[in-house]
Order: sequence, then C-alpha cells, then structure tokens
Amino acid sequence: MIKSSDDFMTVADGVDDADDGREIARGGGISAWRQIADDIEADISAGRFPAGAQLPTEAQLATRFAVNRHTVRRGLSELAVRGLVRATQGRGTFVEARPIRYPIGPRTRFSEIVSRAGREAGGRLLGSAVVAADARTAAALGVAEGAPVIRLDTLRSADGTPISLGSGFFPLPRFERFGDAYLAYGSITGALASRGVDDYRRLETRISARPASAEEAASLDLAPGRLLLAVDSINVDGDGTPIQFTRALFAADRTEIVVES
Amino acid sequence: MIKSSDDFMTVADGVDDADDGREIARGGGISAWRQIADDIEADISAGRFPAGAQLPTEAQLATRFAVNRHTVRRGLSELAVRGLVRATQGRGTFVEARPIRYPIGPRTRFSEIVSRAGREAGGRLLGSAVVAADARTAAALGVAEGAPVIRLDTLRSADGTPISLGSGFFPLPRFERFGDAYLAYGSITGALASRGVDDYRRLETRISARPASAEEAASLDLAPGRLLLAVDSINVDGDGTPIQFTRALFAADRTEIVVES
DNA sequence: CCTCATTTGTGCGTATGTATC
DNA sequence: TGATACATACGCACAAATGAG
Repeated sequence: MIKSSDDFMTVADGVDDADDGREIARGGGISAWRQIADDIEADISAGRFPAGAQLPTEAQLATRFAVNRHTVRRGLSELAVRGLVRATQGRGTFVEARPIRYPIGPRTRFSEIVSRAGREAGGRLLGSAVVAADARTAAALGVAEGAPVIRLDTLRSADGTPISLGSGFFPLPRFERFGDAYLAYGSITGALASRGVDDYRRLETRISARPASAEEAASLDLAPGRLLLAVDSINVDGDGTPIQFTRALFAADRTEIVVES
Repeated sequence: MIKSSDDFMTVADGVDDADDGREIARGGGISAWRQIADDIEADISAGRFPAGAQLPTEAQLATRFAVNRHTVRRGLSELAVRGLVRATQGRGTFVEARPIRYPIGPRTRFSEIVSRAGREAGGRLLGSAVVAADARTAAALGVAEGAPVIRLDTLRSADGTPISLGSGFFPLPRFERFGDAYLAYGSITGALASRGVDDYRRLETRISARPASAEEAASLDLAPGRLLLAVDSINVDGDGTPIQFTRALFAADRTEIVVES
C-alpha cells in the first residue's frame, strides 16, 4: 500500500503499531466508515477510551483499520454528531463527557436543579441591552411589537461545563436596569425577588432541536454542528402577568429535559 | 478544467448551464462548502426551491459552483442535518417540508393535537408483544423488574408523513390483549376507555435529542442520521396509578414540542 | 425479468491550508 | 520556527439504488 503524505509515519513509530490492526469487512454490506465508528464507539463504551482521553490521530487510526484517512474521518464525524467525541484542529480528537439531567418543570429554578443533580451551579452574564421586541417576544410578554425590552444573555454551567446559553427578555418599565440586579444577586430568581417578584412559574415551554451555529458552539464549548435542544419558555408572576421570555439552548448530549406535570 | 467521469455532461446539456455560475469566494476565510450550503439555503428560504422540489444533481451543482462534487456533498450534508433537504440514492436530493407543532401537556391526546394543527391524524400498529419490563419501564409502571408487560409499537403520522415512532408499555394483568383493543378502537385513548380508563394524564415527560438509527430513520421515512427528539413519558389514570410508559421518537425537523404547564 | 442510464454513496490518493504546541 | 494534527478540496473510480424502457 502506498501511503499518502498525511499517513506517512516514521520508522520508529511504525514498529510498535503492528499490533492491533482491526478487521474491517470489505464488501459485506456495511460501509467501512460505519464499522470504524461502531468499533471506536465500543472502545469508548467499554472504557478503553475514557472520557477526556485523546484518541489516536486520524492517520494512526487509518493505518490501524487499513483504510484511507478520509474513511476514518467519516466515521469520527458520525461519533462527533452523536456527541461521543470532539475534534479540535491542531490538537486531536477527544472523548466527550457523559450527559447529565436537566429537569424543567413549573417550579424549575436553575440553582435548585444543578444542586439536585449534585453539581455546582454557575451562571455568567454575557451581556445586557435594551432592544426592540420582535413579534415572538412581544406576544410572549404581552407588549407591543417594537416596544423596548431588556435582553439578558447568560451562560449557565455545571462543574465548569457550559450547559445552556440563554437569552432572557423582560418588559421594560418594570425591570429597569435588570442586568445590574442580576449581577448583584447572582441569579435570575434573586434579581426578580429584588423587583418584588417572589414567585413565578413557567407558563409554556416549546422544545425543538437543531445543530449549533459556530457562535453558539463556541459559547457552549461544543464542536460546531453539535445537537442543541432549543427551549423557548414564558414565565409569569403570581398574578399571571408575563415577566420573562427566555430562549435557552442546551447541549443535547449533556442534557435531558424533564417535564413534570 | 478537466471534468471527472462523474461530472461529464453531454454537449446538449452543456449549452444551457452556462447561465448561473454562482460565485464562490476562495481563500476568503469561509469554506467553499459553507458558502454553497448558505447559497442553497437562501434559495430554499426565498422559495426558489419550493418544498418537495428536486434540487439539481450534485454533478450539476458542482459545475454551477465550479467545485468538486465532494465539496457540494459536504454542503448538502449540512443542509440535510438541519432538515432542509434530503438525499435519496438513485433518485436525487429534495427540499423537505416545514415543521409542524406537537404540543405535549397534561391532557395530551395525539388525535386532538394533529386535528388542532389542521392535519389528519393517523396511527398504525407496527406490532405488539408481551415482554419483560426493564428497569426503566418497571420503575415507571410501578411493577417488579422482569415482570411481564404488554409492548405496543406504533407509528403516528399526519397527512401521510410519519411524525412519531412510539413504544408503549402497559402493565399486564390489567391490559391483557391490549393490542387487539388498539386495533379495534384505532387509538390508545379508545383502547384505554374500553379497559375502563376514561381519563388519564401525563405524569412526567423526559426529552432528549439524538440522531436516528438506520431502522428508526426507515420507519420515520427520514434520512439516516437525522435529528430525533426522544420523549419518554409516564401516563397515570384518575387514581394516579401508572397505566402507560411511552418512548416516542419525533423527527426533530418536522416537530416542535409544546409543554403547557 | 432484465437492461441501462441516472444519481447518490463510498473509498482511495493527493495536495494544501490552518490551528496548536 | 518547526512538527503535529485536523480541515478543506480536487480528481478518479466504482458500488448501489432508482426508474425508465
């Protein structure tokens, strides 16, 4: 076999990888890239590649499976879409961590949830601004389209791992300078309490799924194109007045949403 | 430019595709496949490729954009993951239909939902069997692990389009021969009523997202690897007794789940 | 039923770009 | 700066599914 320039390995490296050349059944109805993906997935499931571990390089895998590097890449991309591994240019391909649960219910508070999951809560304000309400936001908050609302972008994480990227919209006369309140109290719940909202509940939640854009992936520390759960929700206060419209993006492979009726 | 065998076109075809060679900015920081994906997406959004329409073949797109067919395929695969298009071997690549809503709430009934969305309800029993309850099912139904339960596999569709692929588990002394009841009444709700359950509600719903397996994709008439919303739910009767544990898979790009609290 | 052209799917080899260390 | 490793792109070839005939 003639090696491509990419697959070239030094003689020193060559001597100790003659060991485990995995068998790929050619022409058996199952494509080579799928067999490779399944094989690597089995290694991950069995713990032979623990979470955080670096996989062999694409070139090494290509020689082990006796296929072209493109074929390895096709298999790895499958595992990447499913959130099992993640490739970073110039560094390598690494095994991703396992998902945690993220319950959403009528009384959901983020800080409660992460503590319930036995993890450490974390929320960071990315920015805050006064913007004009678009149609969806206006309808949710019961204000006129184009009316000014406060927008708060937050990144929520658990154990240092980003979990959700959220944009919250709050009606304006009531929640003036709400970004400062959030910074002062460290949580949406606390900031709302400082504005006299000591109870709120979720009125409606819409859930869809889509791949992450490049920016979203960067914020959530995901590889671009990974699956997101998009959760749009409306919170109302004790009187049923809408106080918050939120669009939250969850890394689908780190999250399971629980709805308790 | 030397054409590959794949890209070869007859002279007759060649004369009328000299028109719209789209511009791809090379070396401008944005990869060619992404520009192609964006360009085709814009065409779809603008209605230049309406839903159901067949896209030009990969070879034609390759000549139009003056790139290799692989580069076109990379762009198309991006659109396919996002549910905008779907490729079928031997036929071509087609624009997919837009999503519908699928509300989930305490009083969710499938037939109500699709009629509310102005579509026609449809449910088909794929099979039914008595199986041993696994840990998750046993916990949900409040039976011992390994206890016999009835399993019902159903495919639900709207307007002929498959929407969800579901497995329902029912505790056994109570729902003996439940498959026959489903066939007789044509719906879960009707079959439950025939067993004396005239009211039931959803206790808990768990939502996650993942790509479809080959079989799931086939059942749902999806291209393999497309996004699924996986919804696990527990239904209880008026007394709060669990009567049904369901795992439903929705095509994420045809569905938006609405939770009403 | 078979054949054949069309179209997407898979795989190889090569080359070069780009980020990381 | 150089070496490493993933990302992009071209060209070629053949497999496999579809549909027309």
